[in-house]
Amino acid sequence: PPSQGIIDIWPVTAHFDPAMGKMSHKNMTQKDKMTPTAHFAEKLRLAGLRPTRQRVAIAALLLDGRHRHVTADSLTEEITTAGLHVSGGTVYNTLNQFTEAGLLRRVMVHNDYSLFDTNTDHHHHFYEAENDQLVDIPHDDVILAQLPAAPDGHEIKAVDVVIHIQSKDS
Amino acid sequence: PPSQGIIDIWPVTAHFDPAMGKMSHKNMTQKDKMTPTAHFAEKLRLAGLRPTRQRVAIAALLLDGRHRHVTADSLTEEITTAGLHVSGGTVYNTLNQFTEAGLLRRVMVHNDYSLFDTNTDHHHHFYEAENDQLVDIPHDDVILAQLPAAPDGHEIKAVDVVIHIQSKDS
DNA sequence: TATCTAGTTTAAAATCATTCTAAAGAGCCT
DNA sequence: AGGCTCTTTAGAATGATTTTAAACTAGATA
Repeated sequence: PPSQGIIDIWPVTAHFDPAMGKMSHKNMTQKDKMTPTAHFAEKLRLAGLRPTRQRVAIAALLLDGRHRHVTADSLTEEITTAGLHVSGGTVYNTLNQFTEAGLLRRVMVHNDYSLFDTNTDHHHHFYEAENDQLVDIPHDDVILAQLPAAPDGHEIKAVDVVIHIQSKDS
Repeated sequence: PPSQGIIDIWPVTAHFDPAMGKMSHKNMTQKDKMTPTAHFAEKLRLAGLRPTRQRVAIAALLLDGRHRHVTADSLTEEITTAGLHVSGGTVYNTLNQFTEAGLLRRVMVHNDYSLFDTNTDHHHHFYEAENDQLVDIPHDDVILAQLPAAPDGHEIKAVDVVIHIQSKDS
């Protein structure tokens, strides 16, 4: 019998180890033992991306439902930690392709390097420049009562709100 | 006697030629003939910046009250057009110092290069990625009905709203 | 299953905005 | 004018990202 719901709503809470191509957790139900590779491959196909080994591995790391912010660097680190290797160029390409495909969201807060958000739902951000810290703002906490009409011949594609904050004693 | 109000509310409407250090327009009133250098030098001093030749020249170009968006590159071009020369490093330094001093505002819409807004009033932007086009949104056209509280120990420093747009037929 | 081809990955070089450096220059106070 | 510190300068350095050309692979086809 499956253990106490540590792995309940796959793939959100289960942990997929891209190095071995299947779930790394013990005490898995039969269903959990199915390699999630197929799941991410399908996700990529739906997004119009050929599911290559490296794209699937990166998808497994980034698109498992956990919301966080990554950089090309931090992602490379994750990949290494997972016992894999993906060339720098491919990390950048993949990040861009995922973003283009709507699987990631690029967050604009500074010009030093690109930040990507694994949460593509509509939401906004707090940004603390001092520590280069980015924090999600829940969907409903910013209410735009009135938006301007887009200039002639244009339509609104997205509305980004960044609230810059600083520690009170600085 | 002064002519018909072409130059009325200096320095907003008059054009200062930083190359000659005074107004380039003819038909000036006596007051207009005063070199505006002193005006910008004072502005810089108030902002805590030593009014050097290059800072005054750049201030004369950027802080004359006309609202626009510039890049290090476009500013360098303007400087050249004005018959002046300021080293690349200084252009970057000045842009950063002016921003730090609140004389300019940095606008974050992409990671390719920095954009600066000569309008430091509270306002937001439309951004059309396709043509890298930035358009101001009048102050009142975006109303934030509700803002989230800043995280503990923090306070809100600024709220940036960028509305990404695209042409309807693309 | 073997073959083909377009799309991918790779390591390394190239790009490019921005920053840094060390030396020369310029505000500005006395 | 003298002096001290802050600036400017040209050029080198940095660092994220893109490009390159060659090696590889997913997926369709035979």
